[in-house]
Amino acid sequence: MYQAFMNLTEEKRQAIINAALREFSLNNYATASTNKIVSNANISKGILYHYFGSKKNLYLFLYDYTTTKFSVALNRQIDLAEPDIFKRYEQIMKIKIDLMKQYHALFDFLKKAYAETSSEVRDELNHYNAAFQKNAYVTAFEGIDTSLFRENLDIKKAIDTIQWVTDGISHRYEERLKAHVDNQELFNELIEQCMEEASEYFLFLKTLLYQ
Amino acid sequence: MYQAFMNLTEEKRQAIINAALREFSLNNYATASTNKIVSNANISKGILYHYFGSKKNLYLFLYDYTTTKFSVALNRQIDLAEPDIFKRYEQIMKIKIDLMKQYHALFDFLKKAYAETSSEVRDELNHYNAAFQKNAYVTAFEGIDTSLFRENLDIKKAIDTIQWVTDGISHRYEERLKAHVDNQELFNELIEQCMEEASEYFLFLKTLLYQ
DNA sequence: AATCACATTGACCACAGTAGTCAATTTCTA
DNA sequence: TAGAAATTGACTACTGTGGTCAATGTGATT
Repeated sequence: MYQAFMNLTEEKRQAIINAALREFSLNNYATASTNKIVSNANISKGILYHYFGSKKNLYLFLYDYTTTKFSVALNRQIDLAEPDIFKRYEQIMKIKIDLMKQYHALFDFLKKAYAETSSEVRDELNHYNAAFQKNAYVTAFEGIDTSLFRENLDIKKAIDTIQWVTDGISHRYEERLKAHVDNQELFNELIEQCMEEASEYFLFLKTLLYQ
Repeated sequence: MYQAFMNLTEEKRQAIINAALREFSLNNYATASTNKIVSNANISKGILYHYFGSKKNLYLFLYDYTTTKFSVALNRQIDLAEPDIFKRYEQIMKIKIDLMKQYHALFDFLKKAYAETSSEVRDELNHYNAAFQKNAYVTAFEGIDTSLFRENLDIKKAIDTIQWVTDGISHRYEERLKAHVDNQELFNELIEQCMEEASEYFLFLKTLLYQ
């Protein structure tokens, strides 16, 4: 599938993928512009349609590509022997960050795809989605040891809280990261800061939630 | 300002405001369509431009209107004598919910406006924004008693955590609320559920964070 | 009843931007 | 050197845009 595109050099392929992910993460499917994608990727209109045939194919390719990338990374790098939920969260953050270094807009794209309503692609998206969600995120939290929590603690609420604090920190850095996608040094520095801040909050939560 | 519009009956004025808020909360400034607004508000194109003169004026009017509504509601209804941060959060949630009953898309609109980048309106937005943020949200947390927290607790982290848990719960209900904006009964039931869930999580956090 | 000011309509316009095409050109391969 | 494959970008038919304006409706005042 998409042989011609896959035969491209890694560099060129990534430029195209990143331009497309960016456009589809800033706009919904209907208003995203293939003209802008080719302009940002420095390729011609014709060649994009030579590779993908249609806007719809391009979009579905991107969805498949990103969910697969994420899912494979999770399956490969998550250490299921690690029972501490905080360390597991740190692993997940690490995986996400590594992917974002290559594909800045990957998770913005997936977030947007999750909310996509265009009838042109909604059905296919749901089809992929079911498989993706089952496969990836469930296994990412397999084998967590809940006995590490204080006794009589509402574990569901505790886990929700950890999730929401993680979200909050990510959110806090999202804007700044977006503003510096082209300055690799600053970008990496911000990521370092983000991970450190997460560690501090995890330590804070650990003293509250663990025995 | 906008005299003719303000002389309308409350009902008609609200229908127009709600149609516009909805359109601007689903799309950014550039892609939001005045045609869709007039169609959803059941008014003619001409009269909208008679009231507001331009899309830009309409947008800035909405921003001014919503920030003022929110800010006035906060100032009137927040009880600054209440030192418990959890009760203060419950007050704020109550205020937001009351506003959402009238203007479903109000906070979605403000969120979108916060992220708006169109050069056509960005400057004016910043101008309003500075005044709004100073006025409203700062006073909403005035006079919180931090001595209620456990000793040696990192208070900044504690407050962040409370904020993020609140966000998390709101987020959890957002989608479902959006899906039932036209079924008032179900809408109110969901709001009830949301408030109750928030109470439970606050109780959970209180046992962790308070003396 | 006649007048007049204002509210309201919606067909209409010039324009901007769209997804997709294809003849022409360049580049690669053998 | 020939032929295949990659690549270009001007082009098209089309959709939808913000905004206008002559025409009509409405309600109050004389």
